[in-house]
Amino acid sequence: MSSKLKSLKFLGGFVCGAVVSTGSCVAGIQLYLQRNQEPSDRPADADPKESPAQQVIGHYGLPLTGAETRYYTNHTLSYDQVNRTPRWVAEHLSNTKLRGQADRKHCRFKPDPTIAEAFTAHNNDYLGSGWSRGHMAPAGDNKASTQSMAETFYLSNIVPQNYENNAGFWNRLEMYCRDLTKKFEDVWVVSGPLVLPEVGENGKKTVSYQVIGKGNVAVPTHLFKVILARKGPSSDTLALGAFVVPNQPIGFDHSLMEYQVSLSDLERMSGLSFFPKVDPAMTLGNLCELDSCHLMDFKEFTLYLTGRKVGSSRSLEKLEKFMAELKEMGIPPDDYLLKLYQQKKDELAQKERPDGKMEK
DNA sequence: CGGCGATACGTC
DNA sequence: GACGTATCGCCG
Repeated sequence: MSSKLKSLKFLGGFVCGAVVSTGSCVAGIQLYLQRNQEPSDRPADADPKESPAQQVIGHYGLPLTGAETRYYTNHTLSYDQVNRTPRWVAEHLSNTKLRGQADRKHCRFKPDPTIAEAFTAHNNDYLGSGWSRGHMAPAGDNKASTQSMAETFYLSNIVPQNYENNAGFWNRLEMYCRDLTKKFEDVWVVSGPLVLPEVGENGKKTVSYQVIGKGNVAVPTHLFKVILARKGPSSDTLALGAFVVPNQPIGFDHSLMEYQVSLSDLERMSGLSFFPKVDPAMTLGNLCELDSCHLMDFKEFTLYLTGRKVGSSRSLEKLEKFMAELKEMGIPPDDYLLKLYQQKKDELAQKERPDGKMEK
């Protein structure tokens, strides 16, 4: 209640101040006009930005959207100051850039220090909201640099995302993008949130979306990802795929192709023009025809997750537990996992042996 | 890989 | 006591 009073009081003060200053403001504009009217030989078709009238309109500056392109070490984005999320995030992937030791365990989500306090999201907006903090430029694309990985944890790169979607389907989509660097030398990816209209029972189309936290961070109804892949610098063909994915759990019974859309359709939905500098003479092929667009299936994904868990096991007990869980699911370990398991087993055995007993 | 929360610690 | 940070264990 007190905060409401406070804001009303502030509003009243602001309006009052504007009224009393009007007189001097008009005088200022007239002086400005006089100064700029002298060289009146300006051509009629001059750049509107240069015309005296336009200069007056913008005398005290025009509204800023904060939508300008922001450059980080390994990603680039445009921020949405209303939704407190990115509008789009662009990145470039290559085989070499994906190798490295940077570890997300040393990173923390935090407000982007370059975004004004009034417009930034905070961790408290997300915590307890029922939505996870979903990367647009993934941390996993930045193994090569602790700096660039840390920057992906700025909330300017984050949108409220369904937990299962984030850890599941979207995660596998991100893995597919990384996998593309094995077949394509360069891969460009643009990702972002969407709020799409829905048709209600009355037949009317309505845009409706939740906002979370004190900052009213907008929860997107969908996420998009555009992938552009090139075999090499001299290729005359580019592979392009555009996808729109609902911000909800998506299981293994759905394929990536189900969510493919034409680039022009996505451009209409998002209000964005993607890759505007692509030479029109280039051949644009369908990524899902030139490549598989195959995401990991349940077995492949479970094997992968087990590999991650085995690799980070801190005790023989946990190590065995992870392998037992895999067996319980009826998934036999592949050669890679078996090798990793043996390696980890030896390492932990040596560690736990000297005392004959392990820490509790 | 993608996340979460509990706990402990230092700071003002 | 609030807050930012680091570490750990947990889950999909």
